[in-house]
Amino acid sequence: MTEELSELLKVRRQKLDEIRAKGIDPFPYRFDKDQTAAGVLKEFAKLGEGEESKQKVTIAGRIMTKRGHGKASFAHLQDETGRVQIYAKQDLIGQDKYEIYRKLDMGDIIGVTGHVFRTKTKEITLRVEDFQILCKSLHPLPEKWHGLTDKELRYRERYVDLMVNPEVKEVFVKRSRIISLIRRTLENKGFLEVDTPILNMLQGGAAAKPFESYHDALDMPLFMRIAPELYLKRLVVGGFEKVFEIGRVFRNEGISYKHNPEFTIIEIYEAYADYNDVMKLTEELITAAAKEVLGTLKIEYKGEKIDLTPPWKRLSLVEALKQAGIDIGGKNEKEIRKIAKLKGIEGYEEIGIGKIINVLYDKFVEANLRQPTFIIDHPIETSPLAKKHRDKTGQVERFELIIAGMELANAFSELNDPVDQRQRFAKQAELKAAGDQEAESMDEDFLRALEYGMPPTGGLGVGIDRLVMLLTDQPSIRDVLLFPHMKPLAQAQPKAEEMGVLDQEPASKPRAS
RNA sequence: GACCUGGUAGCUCAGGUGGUAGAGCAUCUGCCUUUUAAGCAGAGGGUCCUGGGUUCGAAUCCCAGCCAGGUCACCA
Repeated sequence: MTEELSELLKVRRQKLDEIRAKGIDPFPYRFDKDQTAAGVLKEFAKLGEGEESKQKVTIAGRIMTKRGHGKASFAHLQDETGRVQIYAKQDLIGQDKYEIYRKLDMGDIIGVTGHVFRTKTKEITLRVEDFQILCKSLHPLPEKWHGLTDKELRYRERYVDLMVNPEVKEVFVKRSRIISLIRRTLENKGFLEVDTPILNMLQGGAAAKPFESYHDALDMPLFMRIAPELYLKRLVVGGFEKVFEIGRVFRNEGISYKHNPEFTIIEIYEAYADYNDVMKLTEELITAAAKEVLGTLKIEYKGEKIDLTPPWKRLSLVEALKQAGIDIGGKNEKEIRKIAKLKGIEGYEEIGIGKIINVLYDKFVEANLRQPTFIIDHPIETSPLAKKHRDKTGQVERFELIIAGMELANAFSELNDPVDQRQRFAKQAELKAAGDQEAESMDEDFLRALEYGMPPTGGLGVGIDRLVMLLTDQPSIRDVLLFPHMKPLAQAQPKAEEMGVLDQEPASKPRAS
């Protein structure tokens, strides 16, 4: 790479050498600043034109624009809080220093000290009386006017995206606040945050294909978790009555505007609660986040008005299908299969009736639900961890929360009958044997835990990324992930030698201490 | 996985009925001490995504592939 630099990169490296030749460290160790860009704008907002601050301030940041005028020049310095204009002239800092200043590039990080004044054009500006290079930038920034718009580049080089597109930073600040607020709300209600294993021996807690890994020393395969569910329920067995975990899960599936192979989930379990209680909790958590971050419950997503004012509609899956013109109420399996076939659902002959109902629902209901809706009471076949419905046979007490056609949450009255759970796992084992890669593993340890006894429990999982999409009006999950998954560019792929090291037998591998 | 669209200078883009590549910004040189897409004058910068094919000649046409975005499918 280093031998074939473009002209622009060469020029910057030459400047780096020149700076060093002058005895200046282009990468010094620390810097004391006493103000921020936003702070300067705020503190000196009252300065009149031509008026100057009594005190000096020191700020640091990245040079984002430059307008040279011979022996004086303007620039904008950007820090985490925003941008402020700076003005340097040779008279003030001396010829030697000004020569250095003049050669600074956009992208360089500097610290500046001086009084603040207001220019003819009324902009609050720091007059540079001294400055220091804090980091020489060797890579040119994108164009100042159009910026960085290429989506691929924005995702691959998120650091540049964050520098030049302030609204991107805003999304991630909001994301952090949403998560923080949910955490705080739960803690205030007496929930305990916990961490459970990410490397799992078994696949469980959701219908999804896992990523596989391998532990060399133990000589055993491991799965990256697809959900923390089964561990969290063990904790309820152990006596924690209100627990939650916010963490990453990994699902080996396709990528789309609402799917990334790794994503953040929050799972919450509350003993002595059922799914009706959990619906209320869901409303509470999401509306609290919306109020805090947006200040309103009437939001707009992709140009569509969505009203988050609770209570949200509760609609049974059967009823939702009926409203979509698919009436399966009181019908037997044969009749439902016939309806599915009429609706163009083909190739599911050998698949269970529950799955067929799910396909009908996915295809004809979910995408059309725009306002917040709890779809409740799902077929038992596709819900192996949910408790049988107290009234409806063949169904479980489960809900999915749909907003803007996206599933945001999934929850049940948790199955705590160990005998029933064993039967459900057995069914899953059959499916797995028949080639269903998403079926649950038979988890004997989890069954043993249930045999000790788990109180009646309501459980909830919320897709944090999708929630953030909704609350920040971002069209793709990639826009709420700092580093969304991308296929590697050819040059970014691991070198053959590196792969060779990884593939070696553990015995011959030098152990890091 | 299927289909559609795109990939040209560091960035944003134009061009292309086949004749060997352009703009703006950025960069470099000179001038310029209140500008803000600063200005003026000049200069440099390209595997036109990759590989094949057709052709006297391909950035352009054809085929295959890679990467991305979108739609659909799969999928919580």
